Amino acid sequence: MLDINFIRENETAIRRAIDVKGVACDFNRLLEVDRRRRTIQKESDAERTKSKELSGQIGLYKNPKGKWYQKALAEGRSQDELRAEGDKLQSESAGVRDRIKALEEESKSVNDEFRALMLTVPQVPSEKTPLGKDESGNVEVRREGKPRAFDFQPRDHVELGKSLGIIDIERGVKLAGARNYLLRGAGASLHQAVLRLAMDTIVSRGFEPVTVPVVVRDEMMYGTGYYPGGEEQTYRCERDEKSLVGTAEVPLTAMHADEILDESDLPIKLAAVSTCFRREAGAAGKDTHGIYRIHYFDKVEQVVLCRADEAESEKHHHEIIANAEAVLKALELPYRVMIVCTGDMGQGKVEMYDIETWMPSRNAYSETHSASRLGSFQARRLSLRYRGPDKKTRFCHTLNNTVIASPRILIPILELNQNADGSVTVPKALRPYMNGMERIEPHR
RNA sequence: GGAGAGGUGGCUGAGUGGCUGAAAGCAACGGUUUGCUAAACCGUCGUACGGGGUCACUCCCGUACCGGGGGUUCGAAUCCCCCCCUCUCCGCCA
Repeated sequence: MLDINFIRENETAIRRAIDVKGVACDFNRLLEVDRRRRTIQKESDAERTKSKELSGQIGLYKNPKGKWYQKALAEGRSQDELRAEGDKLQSESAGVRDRIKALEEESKSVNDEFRALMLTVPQVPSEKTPLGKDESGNVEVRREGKPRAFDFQPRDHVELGKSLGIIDIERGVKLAGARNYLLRGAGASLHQAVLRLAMDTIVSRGFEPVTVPVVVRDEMMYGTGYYPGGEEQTYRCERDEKSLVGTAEVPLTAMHADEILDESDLPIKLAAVSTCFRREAGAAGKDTHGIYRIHYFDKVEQVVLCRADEAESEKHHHEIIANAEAVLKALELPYRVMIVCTGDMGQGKVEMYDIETWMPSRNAYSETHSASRLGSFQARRLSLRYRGPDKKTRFCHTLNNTVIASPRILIPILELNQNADGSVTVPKALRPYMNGMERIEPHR
């Protein structure tokens, strides 16, 4: 959500953002509703003032214990007289009350519509952001490492997972339907090792480790910008009005919602590992092979809450990308960094980078990380503020990035470290987390 | 899940229909005093929206908000209903 004052003053920029992001937002209607909303408030404030004045008067006439009433008696006015005066004012007041009621009713519907429209206004993308309609408009920023050239016919992670007995898709499907899986033995250990490496790395870089609930109130989904719009992608517990999170970004970003932090507390840097749940509705037939696109996975996520300052926000953005890269480098995986274009970046984002890791079976760099800075977009929805030395409250800026998401990252790890004999060499950085295991051997 | 108690400003806590946007204390901030620190004293000290003023900040006015939403009333922190949350006891349970 943006500041309505900012919106009013930057009409052109907003209209452009709606256009380049391809967002559905009835901007003209918003401006119209905003005007109406302010008119109503003015009118209703005036009526309320009147009503308050009258009520105050009536109170004097109707409160025999009051000082004014006592004084009036002492001045020789009779109780009947005072009661009659009070009754007269009271009937006058009833008319005012009716007008207020009518205004309130309209105000309610106008404000509901206003809020709903406000949720659809997109954040203005940064100047660096390339224009583009979809994924194909993303631009490569840099590349690290080289895809491996095999001197034998490499297998893909599904084959490897099966022959090594570490990925069991059939039973995952039996248990939970399509896009489910189990990791077993060294596969489960490898998964845990990756998460622990990521967690250790991020904590060593000054992030506070946190555990988070993965079922959250719907309002946190709205607050972080996943609702409205993302309902189809989310497993939702209808009767509790709660949702399973698709990322720990939601609880981490929302944990300070409705708070006014002290500027000296910022930046707040948080990291959590959580299971992530995604319905993948609308992705039918897409990435169906293996464990690339699945209904549940684990992810270490990093979140930064910082001061409302573009330069500082940008600095943290680079930092969280560097954090993710540090893990990929430790894992010796080839990857490239992409800046995501306007059409692919999402409504709330100012700037977004994806990291894509080389996956031999896909013969492509494929998304493994996503780093966003959202300005005050989420903070406004969440009412996440801080107070500076000047005593003014401001909305924080929020940022987030993947540190590692597994098992997707196991795809390149397994495929790139495979050997001609069908075994997989465990990356050095993971061995300490796997009781020193150096190789995963096929078992028969 | 059952029974009871309760949710008031950064915190503690008063307030059971009008004079309460809210006592008092603490904390915080500004100042006076002081060689310094402490203490003492004076002052400031919630948020949001709308309006006014200003180059801009400070500022001024109005309205709303005492967990959230409805209701009763001329008038609600105070009465009624629903929901959420916390605590205690019981039950169940990793």
